[in-house]
Amino acid sequence: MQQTDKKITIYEIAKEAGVSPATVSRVLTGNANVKKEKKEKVLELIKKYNFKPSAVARGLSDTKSRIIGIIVADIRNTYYADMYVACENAANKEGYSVMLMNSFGQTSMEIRQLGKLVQWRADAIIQLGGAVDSLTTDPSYVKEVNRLLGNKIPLVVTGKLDNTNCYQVQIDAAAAMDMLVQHLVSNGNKRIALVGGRLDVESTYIKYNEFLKLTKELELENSSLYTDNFGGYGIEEGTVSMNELIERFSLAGKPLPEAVICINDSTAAGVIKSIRKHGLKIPEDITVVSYDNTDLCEVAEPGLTSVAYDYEKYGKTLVRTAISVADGKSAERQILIKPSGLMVRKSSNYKRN
Amino acid sequence: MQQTDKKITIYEIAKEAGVSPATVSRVLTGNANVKKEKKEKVLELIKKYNFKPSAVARGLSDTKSRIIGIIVADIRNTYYADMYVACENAANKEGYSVMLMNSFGQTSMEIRQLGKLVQWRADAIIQLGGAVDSLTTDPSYVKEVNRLLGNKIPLVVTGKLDNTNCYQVQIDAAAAMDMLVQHLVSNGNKRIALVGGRLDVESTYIKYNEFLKLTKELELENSSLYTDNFGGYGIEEGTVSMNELIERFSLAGKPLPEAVICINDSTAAGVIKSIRKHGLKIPEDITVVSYDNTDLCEVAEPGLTSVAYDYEKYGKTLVRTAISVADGKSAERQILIKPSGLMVRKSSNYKRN
DNA sequence: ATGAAAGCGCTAACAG
DNA sequence: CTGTTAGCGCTTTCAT
Repeated sequence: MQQTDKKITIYEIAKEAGVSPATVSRVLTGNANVKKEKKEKVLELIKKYNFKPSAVARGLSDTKSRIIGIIVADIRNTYYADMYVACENAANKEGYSVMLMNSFGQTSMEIRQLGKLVQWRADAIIQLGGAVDSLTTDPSYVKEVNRLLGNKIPLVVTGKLDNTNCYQVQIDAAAAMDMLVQHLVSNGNKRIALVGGRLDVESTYIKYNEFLKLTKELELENSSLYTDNFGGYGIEEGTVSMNELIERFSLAGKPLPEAVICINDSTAAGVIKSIRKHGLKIPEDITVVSYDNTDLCEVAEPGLTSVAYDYEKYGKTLVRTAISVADGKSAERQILIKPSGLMVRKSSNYKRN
Repeated sequence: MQQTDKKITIYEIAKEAGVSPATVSRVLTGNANVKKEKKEKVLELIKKYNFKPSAVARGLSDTKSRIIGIIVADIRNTYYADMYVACENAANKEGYSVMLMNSFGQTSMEIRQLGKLVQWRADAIIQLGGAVDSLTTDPSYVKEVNRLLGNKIPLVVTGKLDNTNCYQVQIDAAAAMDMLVQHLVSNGNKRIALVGGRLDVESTYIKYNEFLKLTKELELENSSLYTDNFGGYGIEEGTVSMNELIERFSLAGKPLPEAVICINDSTAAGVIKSIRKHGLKIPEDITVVSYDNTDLCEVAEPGLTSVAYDYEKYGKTLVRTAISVADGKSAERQILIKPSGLMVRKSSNYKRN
């Protein structure tokens, strides 16, 4: 099995096919017609040599890298992993490659990753979480984004970034809250608490306001009593917040909430632990629901009711927006994605009186 | 704020600095000395224009892309996400960018992703899971790997791939099994079952054999009775396997196992569900342990004891191997990584008589 | 230490 | 329909 290590390029293919490099390029890109006969000859040689045209060279020559950069807060978080996969699939389908970079929620990292993506001449950048989640945009980040990206590279975010010309594709957090509250109320829950999250995160802030609005409209009991149980987005933080809530109400001799809306599934997992540790039953004593419908919902005991999103659609929208703008076409500045539904599991499967 | 949209390259920098493009390149790469004065001038202009040299052009010119391709079975699986993050960090530290691609366990996808990575002229490819997990290598995949990668692009895998010149960095599955069995035995468990996984997966096969060897050595009761509870690697499959095991033993009037070793955390989560549904207590009636120490361990109720790995070290080893080979240096063909320890949680925190 | 020039592999006018 | 030619932006000899 002789294996000539001669580097094979379109020139080699062209020479052996008896055509010009340009013709080989034409059959590669499909951007122009080539006589069937020659085309077949070229294709045959490409197969024979397992020739794969260099995306690097192509990127240099046509000044489009066909790379979409994705900056994510942390891919180990199932929520982001789901979104990333949806984006990767959508991008591949459009002929783009994706370059993923984690920022671990640090602005300095986000900036560095942005820089690397600029070096790769990404055609567009999608940012999932991190600085773009903030209610109040970090000015130092904005500065870097404008400096690095300018009007050259479009940025699509899942949150917001004031004073930049980014595009936004967001989940309709208010609608998601509506679904949850409606579900709980239809099950007879009147005392509902909101647990977890931070108010400096935009999506949390939106959920919070929607919660206040709804509970007031529906005249639920003392709803404002149940809305200062913030903390964070992790399991441990869910446990801590819920512990505090239970103790606070117990000390005050007030009735515990009948239902708890958790800011996400991780927090809910922690909340569930706390509730069980206090000897209370889910969903009978306290009903629990949350957001994101990640795989934690199936692991939790009991199974966790959670708002589900259509990640595939979300990813597709993100990518389509990115590509449109990169191609100089227009795109909507802000798109709101409605949750796809509520996955009802045992944690909320209980009708109160 | 005037923003000339003139594309800025090393030529622009060179012109304005009054030096040649080569000199700018030299300060960029640091591959040669440049008089301090000129160097500073160049650096100043780079900062002034936020100039980021094109990695694409660089990749073309020096024929090293500084890209490491990573093919992963499914990034939504926390286990892989942990490994990926470790690899990304290690690669970044070495000045490489990473290109992640999911294969979803389909060989056809793996081949396609391999092809894309070849087009990007990745300097090396790391494959996490998928076809390289198989005990019996898929010949059609081997053929493609050899065709596409040949001796040009080094491949580093977490499993094996016969008849290719890949490098292997694996977790020492046997050692991990030792830790688990030893822990269980020291807690007085004698009837131990192995649940989940498939024997055509190499790591599972290794665990299985080690399990048989150990239980025989330790003269545990009828150990072979407890070793045919395979199925898969998911939650649902864990539940099904455990349900079957319990029914089988109940029907036969035989005592249930005192401890269950699950093939991974997801399976364990399903096993736990099954055990609870049967009204049995964990760890008192049945002790449960598993592998990987992912975040599911904290979510599960009770907390799940699991073998932990040092992902950071794993990723570093994977990346170092990849880069070494890519640079034409030698590297060990096979490296075994020892688990870093056992995270003992409540699911196994019980001494039997 | 530094400039000139060639070349990396491909695409895209521009002719014909 | 197809060949020729000029880049794309950088690195790297090779001289000087």
